[in-house]
Amino acid sequence: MSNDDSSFGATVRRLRNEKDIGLRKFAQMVGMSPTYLSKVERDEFAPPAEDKVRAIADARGQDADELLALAGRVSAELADIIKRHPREMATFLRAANGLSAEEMQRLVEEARRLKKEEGT
Amino acid sequence: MSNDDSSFGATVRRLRNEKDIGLRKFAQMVGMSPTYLSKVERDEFAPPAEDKVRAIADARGQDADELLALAGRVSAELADIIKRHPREMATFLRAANGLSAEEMQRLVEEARRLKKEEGT
DNA sequence: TCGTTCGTATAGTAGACACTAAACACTCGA
DNA sequence: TCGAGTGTTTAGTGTCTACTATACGAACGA
Repeated sequence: MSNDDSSFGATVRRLRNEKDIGLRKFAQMVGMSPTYLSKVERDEFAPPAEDKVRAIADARGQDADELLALAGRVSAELADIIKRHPREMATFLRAANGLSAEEMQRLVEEARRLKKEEGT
Repeated sequence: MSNDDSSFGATVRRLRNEKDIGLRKFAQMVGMSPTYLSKVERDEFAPPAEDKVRAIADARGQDADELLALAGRVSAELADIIKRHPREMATFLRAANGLSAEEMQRLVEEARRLKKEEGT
């Protein structure tokens, strides 16, 4: 679960190779040294900081939250949302843990509905 | 918002003084040096690591998630939940951001209801 | 006034985090 | 065969995190 092809490094390498971008070029695109990127891609170094992970996701049109999760991180933006309502969000996350994507989708819609009602 | 009486440090000091516990004793209770605790309480040092924050919350019967939030942290447990379903949770958190405690409570109940149905 | 307890100031540290530069070995087209 | 490109190895570095030990000055009780 760390050196196979679903690891962060392997994923980045696959993403990069899909478009035949060289290591040096991609490193420049995302703002890091080729050396570092090489090590990161082989999981020899831990995943980089949030901004680099985002840059990688952006460069390849991937979902940033997902790539961040693979990097073992939670975006600062989401952390901030939780910090604003820690008890409520903590309770919710524990309650929602394990629900399927469809069920989560229902809750998202419910949340949006509640929010819209506020503007009434 | 950092040196007033709602800061992490000031909160810990208040919590400690409420029961007239000395700095040295409390430091020992939560497993840190008195020196460090003193600085933390005056916000001269940043809040400690998650386990210490939890120890403080436990020692004074406070909500750990809330104290962690005040410490600018999100518990590793919650981060893990998000990492398991990053897209869904990220979407939800953004959608739910700004809802009131009551509205969040409704979503928690909905989540619990959905989960119960699964066992059917 | 001595001993104890209080909080504080000073000065440091081990270890992790997030990287970088330079040099290297290999391959491949011209 | 050479030079231009590929990825990799070696050997670091500066900054931050999360603390600690020792020593200090003030107050208080016996």
